[in-house]
Amino acid sequence: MTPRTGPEPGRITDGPRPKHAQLTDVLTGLATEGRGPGTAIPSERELMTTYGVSRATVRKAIDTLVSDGLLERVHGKGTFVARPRVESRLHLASFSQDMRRRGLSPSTRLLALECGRPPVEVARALAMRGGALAWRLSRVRLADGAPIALEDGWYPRAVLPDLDTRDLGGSLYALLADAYGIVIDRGEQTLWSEAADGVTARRLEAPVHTPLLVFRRISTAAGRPVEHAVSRYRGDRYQVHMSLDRNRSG
Amino acid sequence: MTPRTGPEPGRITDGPRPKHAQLTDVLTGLATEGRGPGTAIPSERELMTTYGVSRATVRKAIDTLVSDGLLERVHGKGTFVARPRVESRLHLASFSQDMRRRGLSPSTRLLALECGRPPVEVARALAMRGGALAWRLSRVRLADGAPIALEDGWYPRAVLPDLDTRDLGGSLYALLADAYGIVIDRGEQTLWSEAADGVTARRLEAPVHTPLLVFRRISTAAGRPVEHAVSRYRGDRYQVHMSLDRNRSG
DNA sequence: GATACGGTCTGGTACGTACCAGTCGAGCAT
DNA sequence: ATGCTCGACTGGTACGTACCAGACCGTATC
Repeated sequence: MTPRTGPEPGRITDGPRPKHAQLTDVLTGLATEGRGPGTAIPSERELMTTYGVSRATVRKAIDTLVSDGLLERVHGKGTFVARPRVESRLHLASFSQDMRRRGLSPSTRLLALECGRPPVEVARALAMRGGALAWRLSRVRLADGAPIALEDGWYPRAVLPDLDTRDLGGSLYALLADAYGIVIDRGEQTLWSEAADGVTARRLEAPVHTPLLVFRRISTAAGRPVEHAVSRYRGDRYQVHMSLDRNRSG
Repeated sequence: MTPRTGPEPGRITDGPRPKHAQLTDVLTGLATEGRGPGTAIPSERELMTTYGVSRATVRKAIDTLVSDGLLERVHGKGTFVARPRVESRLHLASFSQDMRRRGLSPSTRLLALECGRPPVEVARALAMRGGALAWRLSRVRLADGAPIALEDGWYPRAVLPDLDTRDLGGSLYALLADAYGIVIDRGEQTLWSEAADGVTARRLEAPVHTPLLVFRRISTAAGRPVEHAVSRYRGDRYQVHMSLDRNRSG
């Protein structure tokens, strides 16, 4: 409909990626490039004819974005771009969800997945016996195609025997839960700031010495440590928002 | 509740309350009174015949509980009661408390206390009328004599009329509580990383371009904003540590 | 005994239809 | 001019169908 500068507004095709997921991306674009919070997106019936999908599919896509906090529905009026929520939720829950809430499209670039012997402090943090092997997973996380963070994690092979056969392009926590029944229920996180060295800077496509926000996280599931991860976020592209409450109502 | 003796598990009726919402309640009961996390609930097709609703309705109810973190789906296996979710909560501690807990001795170097007109974004954050005055407080915070952080804060003069007569060498939050009866009970905090400019570096006795951990915090007491503070911590000397616990009551 | 296969569970995706329920403006009735 | 009704939107609920994909297990095969 809109003869934008961009060639195609993104056709919804019948491929491996579900249609509702594709529509989610399209709608994220609409919501982001629109005139900001309060702007209405096309009605559900309009979207079904525009993109040639059923209303159920349209609603599923909108559901996702509503629960991510990007859109708001108003019965009888329409669906609108939501005002950004002031809410806690560090990046811990899900990188993808976090990015979408900010109106960005998340993706992942896999750098390495190897099996080896972790450094002693990692092995100790993961309560591994000396000599035991672990996966080293290295990924660049992107938003709208631009590198945001570099994540380096160690995962005991005894816990995740065939991690190398899995799809590591999405949320790792979701994979742990879905494929292994491992649900992270506790974490210890340390956060500091450092300057990017040459390798890190190159991977993040940033100048050397760019200030980074660094998280080191040790996650446990049912008392068993399963993850030792260090995430380096570009300080110029990433901010953490949090609500601090004295009482626990959140 | 519900003096149920046996099988009567809450009929789904065609009333003002949507069927999927009713099913949500029923499933919550099943999940809660079950044998705890990991327990499977009946399959979707089983639920549709049991309660006489369509699969779409069943899925809608389950969707709600999944996004609430009560249930988890596993493709090909079933739907299970989830373990409580990972949630973040960074509880706010004063600098003095924070340092003492690390076994360090906190101190303060007062740089400036002036009364003036705050920048517009600060005035807006503090819900001040245009032209109203506020205190600008600038301090270097030290641990064992070494500079750790530079704090720049704005405080409405209407709230703290005689701040300039007080002792600002210690914990400001303690002073607010003791002298003014103001207890900070809520805060919105944004955190990022940046490189130290010349002035900041000199005050922190650090090299220029030292990576900093920057917090911008707006604190409120009983709904009234009382503080807009920006704290710059030396990334090489300061780390934030947080525990991510399961906070869900379920 | 180990492996391969196929049936049958599970949830996941996608389509269609129908009708209910708020919102709002145009136009008629007062 | 005011008030009302009605129709045309909007999203909300609920039904049905069909097929795909992952997990599991018993059986047939090597």
